[in-house]
Amino acid sequence: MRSNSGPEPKALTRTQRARREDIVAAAIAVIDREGYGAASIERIATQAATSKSTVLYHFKTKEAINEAVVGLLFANGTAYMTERILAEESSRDRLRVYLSSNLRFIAENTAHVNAVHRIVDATRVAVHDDTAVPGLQRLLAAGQRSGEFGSFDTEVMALVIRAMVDAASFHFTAHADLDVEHYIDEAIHLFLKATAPEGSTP
Amino acid sequence: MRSNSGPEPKALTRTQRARREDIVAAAIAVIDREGYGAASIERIATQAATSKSTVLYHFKTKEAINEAVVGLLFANGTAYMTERILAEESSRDRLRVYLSSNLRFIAENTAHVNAVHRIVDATRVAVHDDTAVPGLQRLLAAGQRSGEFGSFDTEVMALVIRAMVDAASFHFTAHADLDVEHYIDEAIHLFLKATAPEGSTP
Amino acid sequence: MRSNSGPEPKALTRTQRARREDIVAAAIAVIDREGYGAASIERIATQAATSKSTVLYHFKTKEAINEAVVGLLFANGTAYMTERILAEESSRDRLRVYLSSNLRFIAENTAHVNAVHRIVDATRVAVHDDTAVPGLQRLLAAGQRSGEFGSFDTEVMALVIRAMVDAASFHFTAHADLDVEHYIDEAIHLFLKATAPEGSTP
Amino acid sequence: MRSNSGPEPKALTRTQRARREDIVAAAIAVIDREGYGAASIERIATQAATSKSTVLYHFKTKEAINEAVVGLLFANGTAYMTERILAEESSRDRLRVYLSSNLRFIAENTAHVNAVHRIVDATRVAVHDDTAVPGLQRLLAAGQRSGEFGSFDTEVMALVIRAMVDAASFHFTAHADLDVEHYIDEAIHLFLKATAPEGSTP
DNA sequence: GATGAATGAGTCTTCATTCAT
DNA sequence: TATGAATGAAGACTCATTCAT
Repeated sequence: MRSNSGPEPKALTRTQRARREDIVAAAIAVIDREGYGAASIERIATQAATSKSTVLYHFKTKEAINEAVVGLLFANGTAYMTERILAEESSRDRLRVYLSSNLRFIAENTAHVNAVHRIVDATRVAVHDDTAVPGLQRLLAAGQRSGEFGSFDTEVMALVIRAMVDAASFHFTAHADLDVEHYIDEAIHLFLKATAPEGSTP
Repeated sequence: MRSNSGPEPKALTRTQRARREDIVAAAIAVIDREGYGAASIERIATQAATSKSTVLYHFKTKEAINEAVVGLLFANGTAYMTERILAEESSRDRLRVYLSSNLRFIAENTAHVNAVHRIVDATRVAVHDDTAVPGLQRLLAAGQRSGEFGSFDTEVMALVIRAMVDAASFHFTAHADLDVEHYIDEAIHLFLKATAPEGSTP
Repeated sequence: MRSNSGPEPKALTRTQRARREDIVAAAIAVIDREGYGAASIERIATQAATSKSTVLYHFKTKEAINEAVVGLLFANGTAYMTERILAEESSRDRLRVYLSSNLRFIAENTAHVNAVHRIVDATRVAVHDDTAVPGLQRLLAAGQRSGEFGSFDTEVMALVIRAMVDAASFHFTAHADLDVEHYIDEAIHLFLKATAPEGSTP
Repeated sequence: MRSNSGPEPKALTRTQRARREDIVAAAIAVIDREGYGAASIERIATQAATSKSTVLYHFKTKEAINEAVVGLLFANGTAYMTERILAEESSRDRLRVYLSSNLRFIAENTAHVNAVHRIVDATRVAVHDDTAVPGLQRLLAAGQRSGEFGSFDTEVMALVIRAMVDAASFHFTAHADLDVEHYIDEAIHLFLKATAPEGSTP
């Protein structure tokens, strides 16, 4: 899953880990609030209440900071969602949980998700998680085979679902009035209806 | 619709218009292929086969270039779609044409659309067309009143549709194998099904 | 008096002269109001309601504009003052008129005088009229020989008088409340007293 | 007296103070010898035997350099003169010391004074010490009340004295033959005579 | 005569990164 | 472990000047 397979970094001390977390948090805050362009190392350092040099002591490179921010979200998100989804039996329930856990995780991590969007847009980070669409496609295909889903192009359906999920952090940020649980319910309803077998009355 | 109401810019000469078009085209190409971060004025100038100074002679500011790129897409897109949509009578047909004309326009202007995405993400351009979602919401609400659509939250539905449309240029770019017409058909099918009245068999 | 002794420029047509005057006036206005730093050729052209190219057609070089501004003030000032001063017989009267005509001319041409100050400060224009101090010194020395003036170092006295005169345009600009005629009277009184022979009661 | 009341700048380290002094000295030298127009950061850096980047590390902005140059002169000058003047009892002696300490300070700091003149002329630095003329006016008025001075407009007299003082650095620079102590003596003589009560024989 | 177009040189400034302490 | 100092590279923008029409 990791793209760069260099030498394993030495285990970090507790202090180091804490410092790195501070810095990553600072980076997320700055990028989310002021945009990627404003997120110079200097700016991140101020936010983390340290100096530029200290930041660069903990992360050799700016790219390393970005990777840490992106990697952390990926790790957190996977941990949050995988077990929830695998716990379900039917494809409909898996899709339901796929949507709810994804969206709930995003709602709880708007700043982080936004920051990652900004990083990915601004840099050529290879980490663009190419597994998301195929994985979702497999879920949908399984449901079609079992007759739980109707007929549709799984790739297009997966792309549309991902588009919605990827846009969610912006929706939650920009439309402050939006009730998250309501949004989730409606989204689930929408896609269950769209994937339902022909002639069914969901 | 225009935000800045400064002094009217003098009418442009033919040469000026031509040059400006060259530069805008060059900017689109660079931003699309190498990202916004790489699109320095120098780089754009090279792409347009001129010098940095010349670019700055035609656009006083980098922001002006961005605005030109964004504004052109907006103008082209509006011209392309508005009449097609207004030509339809029923809400279902309007939604159908909304989707097809939007997606077809995007497919025919992938690079330009990508470039605008990158600019909007990277800069704080206020122009993010805030009329798109409300307009679409009105279309959906009209369909609900006429009984052509079922019951759903028009805001969420509109947001999901916009998310798909906004992501389309990336889909068309990244998934080269994707057949555009097929994608459009599937998308139309998906959203007509999702908006269909309860108990109907579309 | 001219430093560069190149080939005599061809006689100018009436239109040319008028255009050049417009441009010089524009330059004076801009430099006086916005400072020398802001007085780019472009800015001067806007002020003169023409284009940069046209300005450069009439004056080959920016330096030429500066020289015209400086030269014009010098010419006007000399014309204004010389005859007035020479009309006087006694040294006291000559000093009196030297002061009054100088200051009055400055009061009537504040913008132009300020502009020239700015140009001289900002550029290395050699034209800094080195004849002013020696000329004044001769006037003072003549008065000393005739017994009209007391004993003092004519160079220092001349320098102080010139300092006052050179500062006058700023005084008239900055201290808007200042009554010019009053200022002139006081200045004359001051320097007549300072130059008076010992034991006299002026 | 300070105009900007931003956040207190952190105390400077020894190295920082030393470097800043180097840079200020370099700026003074360049501006004095080559004019403000020539004093680019690059040029100042060369003079200070460092790189442009290093200069900008110590002063974030060109304006900050200017302010440092101006502020330093102001600080030095005030320290030099205030106590000397306040030590005197009579108004005549105060005026005498005002002139001598001012002019001597200028003579000892010609380059710095010239540099500040150039900066103030070229930029819109608000710091042009508006207290100088009113302060001098109060000194003169006190002398009039005590009968030590004759009758004259204190504002005009103050303006003329300031004009002379402000011009002094140019005089000392341009007229290299000028003996400073002699100049000071003559200036004191001039203004004591000009301010003397009527009918007195100073 | 007048002017639009083009351009090279130079300016300030930002930033990631290296080095020594 | 932390950080102050230094720096090269790059970026946006300004300006005087040249050239062709």
